[in-house]
Amino acid sequence: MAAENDKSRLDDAARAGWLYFIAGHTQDEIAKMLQVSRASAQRLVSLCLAERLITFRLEHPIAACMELAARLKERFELVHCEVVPADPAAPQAVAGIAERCANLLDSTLRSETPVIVALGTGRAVRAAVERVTPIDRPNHQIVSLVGNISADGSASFYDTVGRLADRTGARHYPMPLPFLMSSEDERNKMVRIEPIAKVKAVAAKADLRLVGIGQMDQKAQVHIDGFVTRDELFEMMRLGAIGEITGWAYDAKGRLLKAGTNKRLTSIPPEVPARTTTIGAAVGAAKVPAIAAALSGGLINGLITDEATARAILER
Amino acid sequence: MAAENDKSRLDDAARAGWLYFIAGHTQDEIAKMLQVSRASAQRLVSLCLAERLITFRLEHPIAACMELAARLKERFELVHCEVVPADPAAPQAVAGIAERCANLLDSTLRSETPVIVALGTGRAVRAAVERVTPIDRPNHQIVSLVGNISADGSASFYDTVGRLADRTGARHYPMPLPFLMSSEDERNKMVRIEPIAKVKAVAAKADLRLVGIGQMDQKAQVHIDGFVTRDELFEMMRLGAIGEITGWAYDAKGRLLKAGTNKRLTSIPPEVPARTTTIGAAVGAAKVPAIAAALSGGLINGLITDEATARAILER
DNA sequence: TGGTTTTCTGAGCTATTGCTCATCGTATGG
DNA sequence: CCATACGATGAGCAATAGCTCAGAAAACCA
Repeated sequence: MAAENDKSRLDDAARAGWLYFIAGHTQDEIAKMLQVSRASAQRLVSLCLAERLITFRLEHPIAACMELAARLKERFELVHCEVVPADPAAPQAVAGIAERCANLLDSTLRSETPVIVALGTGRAVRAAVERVTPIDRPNHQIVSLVGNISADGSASFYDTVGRLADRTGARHYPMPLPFLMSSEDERNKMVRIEPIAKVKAVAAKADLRLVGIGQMDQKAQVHIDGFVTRDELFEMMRLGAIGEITGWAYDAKGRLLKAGTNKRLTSIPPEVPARTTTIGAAVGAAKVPAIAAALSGGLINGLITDEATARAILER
Repeated sequence: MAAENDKSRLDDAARAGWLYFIAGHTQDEIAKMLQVSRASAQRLVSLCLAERLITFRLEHPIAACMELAARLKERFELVHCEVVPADPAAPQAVAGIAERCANLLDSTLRSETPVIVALGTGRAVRAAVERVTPIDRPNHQIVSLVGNISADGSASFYDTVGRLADRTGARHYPMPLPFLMSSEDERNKMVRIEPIAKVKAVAAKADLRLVGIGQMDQKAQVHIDGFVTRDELFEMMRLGAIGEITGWAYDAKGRLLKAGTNKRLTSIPPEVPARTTTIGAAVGAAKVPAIAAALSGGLINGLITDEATARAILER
């Protein structure tokens, strides 16, 4: 039986991982203990890592990062800020902040009293939900801030809300709408229909919003993912768009634009200034202006980023 | 200033640990990033570990088992200890530990050089031999530690030794004696006769002893199986018996009693303290005092049990 | 200041690990 | 029932990590 096999394989992987990382044995010793070849023991250890059966947690506050976080927190009056060590080899690496986001989600979801978590877009957010520790919390609610139907009508794009719900057993509210409607009128009509109004109502009560921050340039994720066309993107850039959060474009001062795609956008609009905990997650030099603007405009009141990005934001 | 140095050194250690474990770089890469030699990078990673700046968390039920096993092993100086996940649906289920016992037998018997395996009583031991993988090892020897003739003179009770011999083609030595003789004198006479002395001699050279552990209460297996009468059981309890291994009753400190049925018992007595690998297999809340006593008294130097039982033993 | 001790560093060796490739066994499907 | 393909396995090799040792730098003491 496949499931049985998988289970015992994961069991062995966990054993191997424990013996390797916690007990400190060599893979050769582990191989003998578990009666497998050394190669298999190595595979089990890798599997343990790949399946995230084991997680690493850095207990030590790295002074430099702590200081950057403190400065960001003070300067932009944030309720939450984390700065992870930069990885010079891969400045765009989302792994570090995803880990911290997952941690944040973990600790939020661990609560026994029901909580509502709202999720936006972004690679970091996606990577974060993958790393959330499974936990049974059927009374929590997970709600999407953005429509989950792409331009071509498929609902295929990465289902963050669903994934997180899988891991927690929480009720979830994806938003069954296209990212953009064809006109402002139509948008206004759609957001009033019952199921959408329901999602909106839940989102309004969210205890935590975790959102990615996108820059508005030729490499804008909203364009790469096919949610906005090249022309729409250029139009928004002409209108002064420098960044977007859940699709809502804003200018260099963090003011939401009242034109272009924003008028046809179905995403739930950000509170301005953010009152509920709204945490932006983003790294990379290209995103610095977008992040800084979002912070200035109060679109977010929390930030998870890396050392290099944090430094760049503060140096502007 | 030393503190400053230490601090920045720990900082670097944390950074190195982060880059190594979380970002997944090699120490060589880290060395270049931090502008130190590879050797120093290695030292920083070690330091990070040594100072517990980074911790590993294994998100798997097995983790708890591994830890319990390690604690039992240390606390009672065991040569072997395995803890299987408890089955909440069937706390008495012997299946899990039987599987592990079978595994242990498998790996012992796989050896090409002749080995001697001695078997005691117990449901787990019986279930284990049923699960041993058949293998042809005619030069091994399987020997029984207990008489295989019950009170009524039949040799019907479960023939562990024979079953295991069937599966391995090994020579086997059942012990053709009643469990209890009618008097101490008679016992002393019987154990000196040739066939029995032979069994005893083989057992003395056993490489592995696998024994069940029985509690001495109203539900004692030795009584249920009809080897000791209610009166005999009560007498032993009065004398302080809390558990038995191959019929040998011992008190709460794991000391063999020198009275009652122990004087008429034909079973081969345990070494105290155990020198050859002597593994106890038992689960269940009722057996906790018996197991703990056997461990304390050194009647066994190995244990296979389940999570709940392991926890209970350690919490005493 | 000069000697002494201690700590740190890097070179180089050995053990350990990760990976590739060929093989084997087994499940799947015609 | 056989053919095919898929995944698992072990051997062997290249990369990586851990360790020891000798020398250098720093700290300490008289």
